[in-house]
Amino acid sequence: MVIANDITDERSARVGEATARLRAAGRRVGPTRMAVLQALIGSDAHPGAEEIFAEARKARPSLSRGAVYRALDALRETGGALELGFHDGALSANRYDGLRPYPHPHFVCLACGAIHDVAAGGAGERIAEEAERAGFRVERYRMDLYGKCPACQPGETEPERRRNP
Amino acid sequence: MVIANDITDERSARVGEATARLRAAGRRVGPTRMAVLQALIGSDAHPGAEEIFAEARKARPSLSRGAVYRALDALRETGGALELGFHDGALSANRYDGLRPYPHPHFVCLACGAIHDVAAGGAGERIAEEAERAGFRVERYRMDLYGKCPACQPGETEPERRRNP
DNA sequence: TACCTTAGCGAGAATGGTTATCGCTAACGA
DNA sequence: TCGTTAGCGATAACCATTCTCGCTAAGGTA
Repeated sequence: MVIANDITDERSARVGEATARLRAAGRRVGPTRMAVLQALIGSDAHPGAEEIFAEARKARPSLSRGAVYRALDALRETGGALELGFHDGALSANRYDGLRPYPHPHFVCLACGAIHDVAAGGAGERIAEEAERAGFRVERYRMDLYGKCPACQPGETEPERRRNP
Repeated sequence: MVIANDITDERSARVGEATARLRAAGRRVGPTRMAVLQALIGSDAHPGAEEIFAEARKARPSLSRGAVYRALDALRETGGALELGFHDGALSANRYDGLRPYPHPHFVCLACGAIHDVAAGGAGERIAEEAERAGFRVERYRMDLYGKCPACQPGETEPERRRNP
């Protein structure tokens, strides 16, 4: 897991963007939120609140869980982070995406729990159009695929140490 | 909300199908599960566990919450019900679909909380193919649209009593 | 730079949906 | 009809998240 002090240019640009958004919305940015933000953006694994808490605590040992949730809320509200609730089987807590804070499809590996970004291909937009035709006004959408990631397909048949049988 | 004793033919067929699946899997079907099943299938509103509990309790006052969750689990495991976790903003608990217990897109109204089925149009399959091409093995998918249902679009601009601002 | 206002903080309790535990009961095969 | 045991009701436990409260410090202002 990559962290604060060896953050890449792209990541630090994202940190700057997110803090700018916070300030533009009149929200304050202190060391606590910076620690949370860098822990979030320093990871490409779609981390959960607990992982972000553990990571950010390295930089700020006094950090509390509540502050993490408040910071993530503030980021979500200002468009600096995407919240992903996975409560239908595979995973049981929210995950966050600070690198691509806009709706895009995800692939969830049922074997190892990893979450990967998937190329959209405009499918979401197409189905949204269909719904609009039926009278619904679509503001955003959510698409998740479940299965096995390449790393968890050793042979063809044997099932892995699954999280959800 | 429609219930047990004035259930339509289609619904009672679904009840029969679900109980058959339970028995085929070696699970038992007593009055408790029947009450849960009929409460689930008697509703087209994608009810939550609490609503199912309240509804089924009318037919079986001694029913406990635990039994509802166990029955819903048994139904899900045998393919008699589809579990929908909506934990990313709009709703905060599982919902269940006993009428169409197979993956299909849903529209969630951010104003009134209603959940509607949406025509798929093969978009899910297309995006799944794209993921397969990238090496992922897709077993199932999930697609949810968020916005406003026709009933919650009075004028063009004024926002409703939203559940999530 | 010092001061002020108040958003945000840490600590810990509370919440709420869901799951686990346990002794008892009844579904269903023999 | 009987025996096995899955399922039941009741309740405690669980766990991610939210709330509360008194204190602190971010950032605007003088």
